[in-house]
Amino acid sequence: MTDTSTLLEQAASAQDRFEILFSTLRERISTLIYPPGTHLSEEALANEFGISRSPLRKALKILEADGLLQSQQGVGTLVTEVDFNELSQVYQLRLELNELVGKLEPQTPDDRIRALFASMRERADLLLRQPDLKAFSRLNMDFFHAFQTLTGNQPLRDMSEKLFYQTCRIWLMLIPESNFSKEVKIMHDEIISICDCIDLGDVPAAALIRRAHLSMGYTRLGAYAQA
Amino acid sequence: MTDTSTLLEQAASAQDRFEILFSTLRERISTLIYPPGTHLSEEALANEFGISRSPLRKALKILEADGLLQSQQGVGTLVTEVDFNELSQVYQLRLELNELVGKLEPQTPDDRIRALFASMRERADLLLRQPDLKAFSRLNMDFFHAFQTLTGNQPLRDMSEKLFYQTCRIWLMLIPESNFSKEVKIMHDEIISICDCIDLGDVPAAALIRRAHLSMGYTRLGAYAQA
DNA sequence: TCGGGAACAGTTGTACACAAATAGCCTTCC
DNA sequence: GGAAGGCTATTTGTGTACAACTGTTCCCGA
Repeated sequence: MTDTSTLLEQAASAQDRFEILFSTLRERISTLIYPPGTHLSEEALANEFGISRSPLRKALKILEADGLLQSQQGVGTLVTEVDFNELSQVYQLRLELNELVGKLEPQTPDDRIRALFASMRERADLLLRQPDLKAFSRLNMDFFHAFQTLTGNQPLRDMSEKLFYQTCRIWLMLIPESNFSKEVKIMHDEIISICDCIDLGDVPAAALIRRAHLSMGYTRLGAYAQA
Repeated sequence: MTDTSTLLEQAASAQDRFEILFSTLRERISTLIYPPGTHLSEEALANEFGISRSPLRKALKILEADGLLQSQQGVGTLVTEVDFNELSQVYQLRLELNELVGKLEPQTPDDRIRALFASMRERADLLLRQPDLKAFSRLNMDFFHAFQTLTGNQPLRDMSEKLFYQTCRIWLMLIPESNFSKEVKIMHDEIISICDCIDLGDVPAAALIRRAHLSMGYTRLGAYAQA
């Protein structure tokens, strides 16, 4: 029995239960609790969550469609491998989509958005003082979601989210331990810069900065991948 | 027993069967064989295809994730409604993605691509001489897929395809019969123009023309929607 | 000793029975 | 007459047993 299984019991509708399953598994994959190549057993997972294979399989099928899993009859369900060269296409597209956040229905920051980014700034400061891999990964995800709220274009948000979860694992895999504190500083600077844009109410500027940092991040990733 | 059910029997692997189911249902939805609001019964479909509900439900779940269906326990599985105002966000994004086809890994047209577009040109000419709604719809889809081959960026192709199938139904619903032959001429001109670009080997130009026609099409759609 | 083949263990895919939930209808009571 | 509540038919969601498939291992024969 895990936390997730109790959540599942409380969930009201089937759709809620699906969301819990899906996001739980996706988080485990993207935080490398399930590293690439991991063999996931449907039966074992169903037992852990206290449900049958049927609802679980729905979540697994969507994760497969999103490129995070790969199932084959007789073999099993495997977490997909991440290869820098294959993911470069995803990165190229993410660069462009991030710029579109500032072009397609940019949202004028209201109090809720400002508060959201203020909390991001606090967490970035905290991470800088106490570097931690798990907190780094979590902030990376949460800041992504915060940034997504800056566009009102829902399809753009959906597409960006899928692409994000296809690429975010690679950071945790490729960053050398010796460079971790340097990467923390870089992420901190990016978040501070973008929060400043939000404070000014300039979303397109935030999008450009985000794109620039993504581009630089991609370049650094390439160097890490070669090493 | 339908054509699809015999195809399913011949299919070698489970994945092949899934693909057949998925594309069959998607085509029925996007060609308005199943108009928006249609009640799809899992049991009826399973009987028609000669399979059980289990494999069918996988295909339905993916179609739901793609925004073409909506399922609710106790109610049923409904084909989603299409609303011009809601789809305008999708169209805005499609405009940008089409331009990216010319920017991200544009493929130098080889013999296979040239032959593909040559056949498109022939079909456009044929359609102009014999206007037909079904042929119009089919050519619209096939030309979309042909255009997608012009970029080597696979994630871009996947995203564009999903967005395309979210919007292509609306044409068949909104074009007034009195304007059908005019729309046929416009599509013919677009295909000819883009084929000329391909003959010259200029993919970015083809992408710009495609984007321009998408934009004009969106404007005309808006007029049709108001009427 | 090496090679091939068959049996086996383990996995996902499929079929089917039942549970849960909803909408519409009907009854009943105010 | 109207409204509220329950009943029922129909639908999707879930659990479970079995089929199909794959990789491995072990045994037998050359």
